[in-house]
Formats: sequence, C-alpha cells, structure tokens
Amino acid sequence: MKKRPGSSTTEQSQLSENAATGRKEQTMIATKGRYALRIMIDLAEHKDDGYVPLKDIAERQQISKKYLEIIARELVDGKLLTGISGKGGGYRLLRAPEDYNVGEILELMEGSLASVACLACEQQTCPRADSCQTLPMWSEFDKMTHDFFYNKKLTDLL
Amino acid sequence: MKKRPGSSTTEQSQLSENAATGRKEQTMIATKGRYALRIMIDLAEHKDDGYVPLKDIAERQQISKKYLEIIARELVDGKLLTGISGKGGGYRLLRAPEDYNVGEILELMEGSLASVACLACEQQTCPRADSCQTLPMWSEFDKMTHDFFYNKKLTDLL
DNA sequence: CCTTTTACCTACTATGTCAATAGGTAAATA
DNA sequence: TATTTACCTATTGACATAGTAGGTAAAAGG
Repeated sequence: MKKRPGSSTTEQSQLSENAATGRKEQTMIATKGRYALRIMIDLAEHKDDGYVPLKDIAERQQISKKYLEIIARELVDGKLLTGISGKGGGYRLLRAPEDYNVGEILELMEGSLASVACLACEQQTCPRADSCQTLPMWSEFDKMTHDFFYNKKLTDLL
Repeated sequence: MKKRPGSSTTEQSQLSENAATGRKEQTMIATKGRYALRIMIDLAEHKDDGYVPLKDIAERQQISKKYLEIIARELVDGKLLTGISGKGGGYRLLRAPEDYNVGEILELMEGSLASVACLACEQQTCPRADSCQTLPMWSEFDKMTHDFFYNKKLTDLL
C-alpha cells in the first residue's frame, strides 16, 4: 500500500534503477524481461537440483520474491517452465538449457520486441505503409533484433 | 482538455496506434522519435524551398501541428534545425541532408537508445555489473543498435 | 493429522511516461 | 497594421511499469 522504500524482506530490491537520472526510461527491455532471463539462467545453473523454490532464486538474485512470483507464473503459462507446489516443490526447466533461446523468453515477457508500434503484433497495416519512407528501416532493424536474440541460446549466458 | 478523438483540425492523427491490440506498447522508438524523423525527412525533401512552415509539414505528414511544435522545438534546441518566426518563416535544416544520421535524431528525441536501464545515460554502474551474466549481451546489442542507426544517413531514407 | 513449505490467485496502487491539447506571447513580413 | 509564423507554459487522459498485500490450494515431512 504505502510502498516504503527499503522495507522489503529478504532482498534490497533494485534501488533507484528508475530514479532521477534526468532522462527517460523508454528502454526496449523492461525489468520484467530481464528478471525472467535471470530466473531462467538461475534454473539452468541448478538444473540438477530438482525443483528450485523461488525463495532461493530471489535470494541469490536479490530480487523481490513477490514480484518474481508474477514473472514465474507467466513463464509457466508460456510453457517455458513447470512448477509444483508444496514442500520440496519449486520450478524447473522443461527443456535442456541449450534448447532455449533468449528471444523467446524476452518476447513472452515483453509481448513483442518490435522497435516501433507500426510493426508490433501483426498489426493491421498502417494506411501510410506504402508511402512510408521509414518503414523499411524499422523492418530491417526488427529483423536484425530478432536474429540477434533468437540466435542467442540460454547456455550462451552461463 | 476533453481529448475527443477525431476532433483535430487538419490531420486525422494516428488513430488507434496504441489501442486495443491486446498486447503491450513497450516499443523502443516512440511516436516522438518517429515524428522527428519525418520532420527531418520532409525538410530534406524541401531543402530548396527556404523556410518551411510547420503547417505544411503537418498537412503533408498528417500529424497534429500542435504536437509537432513540441518536437520541432526540441530539434532546434538540439541544434538539428533552425527556425524563424513571422510571415515567410518556418524551419530549415542546418546541414546538408547527407550530414545527418538517424541515430543522432532518435537519440535526441528518445534520450537514449539503450536497450536496458542498466546501460542508459552513463548510469552509475550497477553493483551487480561484475557478476551480471546478461550485461555483456545487452552491451553487444546496444553496440549493434548504435552502429545500425548512426550509420544510417538521413539521405538513405529519401 | 497437522504443520510447514511451496506455488498459485486476485486485487490494488504509486509513479511516471506518452501523446497530445489549450491558450497564449513574441517576432517578422507584406 | 494585420497576418503569419515560431515559441512558451501548463494541463490532461490513458496506460504501463514495478511492485505490494493478503490470501488459497497443494504437497510433503513429522
């Protein structure tokens, strides 16, 4: 409710990641995507430990466990993870670490890696598309971005 | 005040660019950056017509003139354009079109093209930087992005 | 059986950015 | 002097982000 900074339980959160830098925050990859990646990396590194509870990940990664819950559930819904409840429960990868790529993880969390709205989500083509002088550049950039992240395996980050 | 859609004067604005796609809008390049680029392109195409009033640009590009005013002023402040008031006034480029690159235009408007907050704005380095397993990837991506846009000249879009 | 541990679920909220709009003033020309 | 233009300040609605709060259900150990 009151969001008192520094009141968190185990972790010390991301401090002023967003604060008073004077400039904007319109980053391509938000916290959610980055945290998701760190969950996946953590699970890859502990893939032989059975089910890994979120509490452990939160402590190791210094991220609010409560927030990680939201992210982990989205990863489960997106079939990148599986989790079981109860004592001895936790999360684990569904595939071998080398069979994940960074792009699919980020795209699941961020919705789309598109650089501009014009190209996001199979959008009905913009009426100006035919005459747009910048669209080819955005397309080229998006292809480059897609290739970059989809060719990067999770194991490349270990 | 009331923002009634479709009430604009000359242009029909960007319609539902942000609306009900069901997914998110966290695009790397916002409307502001794209509009700025279109102003620059328009001015490059009319560089022999003296000072070009914003009214003309707004009509040609189908963008709210009022919003373009904000963007144009930022471009002036950033030394990419010059403008003079009064009849016969308007805006013009300060350099030859081939001496502009897309990166400097976007970066002026968007503040930074950084993919993640960790790398934006000369930020004091993250305490986790040394051990961060994802930072090298973000750096690599940012370098690729920077090269892409800074090597793209304004004249490449004409 | 009961306690503990865990995932899973719904709801809420503070903050900030984006994309404009509104309503002016100052400057320059015809 | 009227008109056209840039320049300026302020405000706003909508939405996303990054969480927090407070539970319920499931699974295992004792």
